[in-house]
Amino acid sequence: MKLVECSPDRLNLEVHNKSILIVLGDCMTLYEGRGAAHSEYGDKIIIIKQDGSVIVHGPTGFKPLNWQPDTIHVSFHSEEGHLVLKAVRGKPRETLVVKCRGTYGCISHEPRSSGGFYMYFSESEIRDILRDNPWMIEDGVRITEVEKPVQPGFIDLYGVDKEGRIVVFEIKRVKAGEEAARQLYGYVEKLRKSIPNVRGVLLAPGFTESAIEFLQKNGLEAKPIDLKKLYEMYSERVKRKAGLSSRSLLDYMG
Amino acid sequence: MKLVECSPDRLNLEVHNKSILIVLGDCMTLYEGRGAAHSEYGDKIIIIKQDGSVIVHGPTGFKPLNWQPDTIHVSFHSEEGHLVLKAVRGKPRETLVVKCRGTYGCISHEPRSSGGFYMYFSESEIRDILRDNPWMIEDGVRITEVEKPVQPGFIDLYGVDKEGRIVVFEIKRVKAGEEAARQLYGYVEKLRKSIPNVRGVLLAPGFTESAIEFLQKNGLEAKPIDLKKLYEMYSERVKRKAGLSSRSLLDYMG
DNA sequence: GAATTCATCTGGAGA
DNA sequence: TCTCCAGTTGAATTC
Repeated sequence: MKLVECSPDRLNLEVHNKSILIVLGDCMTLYEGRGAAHSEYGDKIIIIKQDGSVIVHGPTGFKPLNWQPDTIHVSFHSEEGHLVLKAVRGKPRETLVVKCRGTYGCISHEPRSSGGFYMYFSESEIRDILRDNPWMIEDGVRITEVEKPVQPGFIDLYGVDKEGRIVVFEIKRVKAGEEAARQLYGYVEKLRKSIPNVRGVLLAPGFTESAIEFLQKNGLEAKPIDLKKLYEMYSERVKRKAGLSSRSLLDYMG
Repeated sequence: MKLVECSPDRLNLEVHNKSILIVLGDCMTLYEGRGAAHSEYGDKIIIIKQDGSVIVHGPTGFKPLNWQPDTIHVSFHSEEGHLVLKAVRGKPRETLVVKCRGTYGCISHEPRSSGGFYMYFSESEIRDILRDNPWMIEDGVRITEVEKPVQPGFIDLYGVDKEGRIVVFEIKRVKAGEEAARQLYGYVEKLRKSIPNVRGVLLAPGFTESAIEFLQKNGLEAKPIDLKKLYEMYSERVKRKAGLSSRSLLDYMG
């Protein structure tokens, strides 16, 4: 990591060399593309990564003020002695301009290693656990298809209950609202054209009142899933994959 | 902006002083909370802002690898001589730990000005244009309510057409899929309990095939909106508010 | 605090 | 490429 001169030429060189660049300055931003936005002069952190991603942060908040993910062009130039960054995206056509009234400093870093990233406890993992342990959903149900395509979308789990009725399961890893219920209804509706008597079951750790109402009104079911129990079942798998202790996850769940 | 020693004590001091802190290092991350994730050792950019927001970026990509928006606790300590950052969120309870095998440098900056941020061309702007110019939607329609609350949600525009029928308008600023159509249907369905003969119209710059099908099947309508025309109408207001030329926006739309 | 919806949503998978 | 959907979605707004 090194401090570099905050001049357009030097910064363009660093960008060209695929270094990570961080600029701290008193800047304003202009964005035009799918939307349009601008920010007034104020302290900003500008990050330009190897792949041309540009991110502009203000002094507070988790979200960037402006960004540009897939740039086809990133360059600095000078306007009236002030540093200006222009970042252009190709598709969709979008332009981000950052004008710096002053700069506090510029840092460049040649990245060495990236390292993998792994996410757990996604909806697809919950789906796989339930697929392998259908008794956790209800007694006697048999899962016959996973991610069954319908038009449009995918049915998370598809199976037959102990009385031989077809069941469609829609899984949510967070509390389910009416939108999730509508999604399930869409799938069930499509199947009912060809298969009468289809059951639709929404599986989630919780449900909003309006979700419950919608489900009842449309002859669908809500079944709460116990995330803690799911992970008790699968703590070994979680540990193996993540090298994480599953204990703290369980603490959170409880 | 100043380079600071990458020691836990020094970094804790900077965090305590509400400085913006940037750490570049060879780090791994662990996150546990609503989900769980980990990343292997590799180059990371850690940003800690005034308000305690923590953001961890890898060498590529627009999205952070890990983050923590509303921390109740952020602190550095040392483990076997290595710098470790722990950031805890209160509700929901989530923990992020970043371990640095090595550090490339630490930067601290006392922010001076934040600068206001304005955003336009959001869905609400489109809604306001159409409210003020209902002729752009259809001949003779009169808008009587904006953001009319229903249970659950809000009807973007609510009015009466030239034949006296109640119309519900749902606006999307991007191409509308079946989900948007279902959303509209939900509103219409609720109104039909008390008002028969309600029209439902989806306004968007485009529609997916399945959205069109759903609308037709349920007696609803799709009306394309011309973003370019909307901008023409609105350019004066935009100019006044933002001090931007609206020309380039129009170029993009065309 | 809970619920709902928008977002320059992003990113990924599948056809 | 389009379409659909998950996301540690976040953030604003409303009740």
